[in-house]
Parts: sequence; C-alpha cells; structure tokens
Amino acid sequence: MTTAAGSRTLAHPGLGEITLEGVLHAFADPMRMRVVRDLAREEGAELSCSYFALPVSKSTSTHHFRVLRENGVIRQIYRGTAKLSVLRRDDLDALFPGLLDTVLAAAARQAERRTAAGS
Amino acid sequence: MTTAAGSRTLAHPGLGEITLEGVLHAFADPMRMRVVRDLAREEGAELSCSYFALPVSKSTSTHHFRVLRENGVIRQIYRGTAKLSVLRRDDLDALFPGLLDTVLAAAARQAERRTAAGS
DNA sequence: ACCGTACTACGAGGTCTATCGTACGAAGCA
DNA sequence: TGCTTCGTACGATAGACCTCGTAGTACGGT
Repeated sequence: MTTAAGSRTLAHPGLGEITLEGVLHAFADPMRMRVVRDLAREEGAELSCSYFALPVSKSTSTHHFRVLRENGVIRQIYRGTAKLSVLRRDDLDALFPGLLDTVLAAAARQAERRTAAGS
Repeated sequence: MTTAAGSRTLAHPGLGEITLEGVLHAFADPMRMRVVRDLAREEGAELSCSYFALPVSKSTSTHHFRVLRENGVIRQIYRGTAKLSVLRRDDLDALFPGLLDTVLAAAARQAERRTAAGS
C-alpha cells in the first residue's frame, strides 16, 4: 500500500480539554519530567521515543508518553517506524502562561541541588 | 496539667526535603488546589481546617491536609482544639521561584474558564 | 467532672498508577 | 519475501491514592 504516509494518527486533547490538574499530574513523575526537560532543551525538535533512553522497559516508556499526550503536554506523530514527540509549548503557554517555563526552571534548580549534594 | 500550650507538634519537611515532584503531586488534586487557593487568598492567615468546607468527609479532609503538609506546601500548628494551616510561601518561593504564583494564576484562569463555559 | 468541638488513627473498599514480560503490528531494507 | 527495528496491546502485579465510617484523643467551657 502506498497510502499517503500519515495513515496512523493519534488522538490528542483539544485546547479546551486540557486541565491544570492533568498537566500537573503529568509533570509529577520523575520519568515524565525527564522527558519534558529533554524535549524543552531541544526546543521544537521532534524526538523519537527511543531518543530518551529511559531506565525503564519499553512498555513503561510507552505508558508515560501516552500520559503526556493524553494530558496535552506533548504531541506525537508517526514518521516511518518512528514516533516523534514535540512539546505543545504554544498550547500550554496559551492556557497557563508561564507554567511550563516555571516548572522547567524548578526542575533545573532541583537537578542542580541534587548533583551538588550528591558529589 | 498546665504544660506550655504547644505540646502537640507536627513533623514538617525541612527545606532540603521538599521535592518538586512532591509539590506538584500535592497540587494535582482539585480538593487540595482549592485549599491552596483559599490559603493564598487570605495571604498569611492561619485558617482552621474546618474553615474550608470541603465537600468530602472529615477524614478525607485530614488526609489532604496531611499530604499538603508532608510535601511542604503548608505548615500546621495546633492552637487550642483547632489546627491552623498556613501556606509555606517563603519556603516554596525560595526553592522554586514563581512556581506557586504561576500555578495559582493557572488555577484562577481555569476556574474562570469553567464558570464561563458552565453558565 | 462532664460534655461538646476539632481533629486523628485505624481499617477497609475501590480505583488508579507504575512497572514488567510477552506477543503482535507497521514501516523500511536486503 | 523475509528480517530487523520501533513501538503497541494485553494481561498481570504490587503499590499508592482517595474515599469513607467508626472509634478515639486533646482541648476548652460549664
């Protein structure tokens, strides 16, 4: 079959369906926060799931990406065999101005504090 | 007994024990967010648990206050029979600058959006 | 001493979450 | 047509979470 490339599509919540509660819940997990941070570092980049070598099994990884997607934090599209993820920065900023950046800054601070204490 | 009033004390996490993950988790519940919002509105005020007429049982209420306290979001002290709660704004601001205000603003926005859609 | 108020502790039920392993499907390459 | 790679689906498990009701403790007032 030579169907037009994007035959496999995924359901994403619309702007009106994204809740603060859901977004915060998505953020409140170290594994998912790590993904969000990586995604934010390469701003706008479309990264494949396998890029983030998460220290968990593949199924668990899939689960976390789904939570991020269903809560409106990332957008995912298929390209070939890979599934690419992008931060929904515009949508998040429109709904909750400053939230993403503040949380990212807080995560960065905490990471610093931890490496400082751990060494 | 006429022991010096404050015999009953509660354990609070120190600054170094507060984690972003924990704080976000504490925020990611409508009931707790409601408490935080009420607490922020009366900035600096010490409010008794019964002030927030939460639509849940008293035991559940206790549970949520404990989550908030154990994650470093509020400070609780006994005064007489009442147990008063205060936002740990200073500590939160020191650890995660801007986080509390941004989340409060996001919650306010979402509340607005909901009442607008609901009417 | 007694009672009422304010909150806690404990135990239980039901749901949700994070994790895994195995088996499967979709796209690309030889 | 195979084979490989990437990710999904399903089922299972262990733990956490929200909720409750009942029973209990601490304090203050009568």
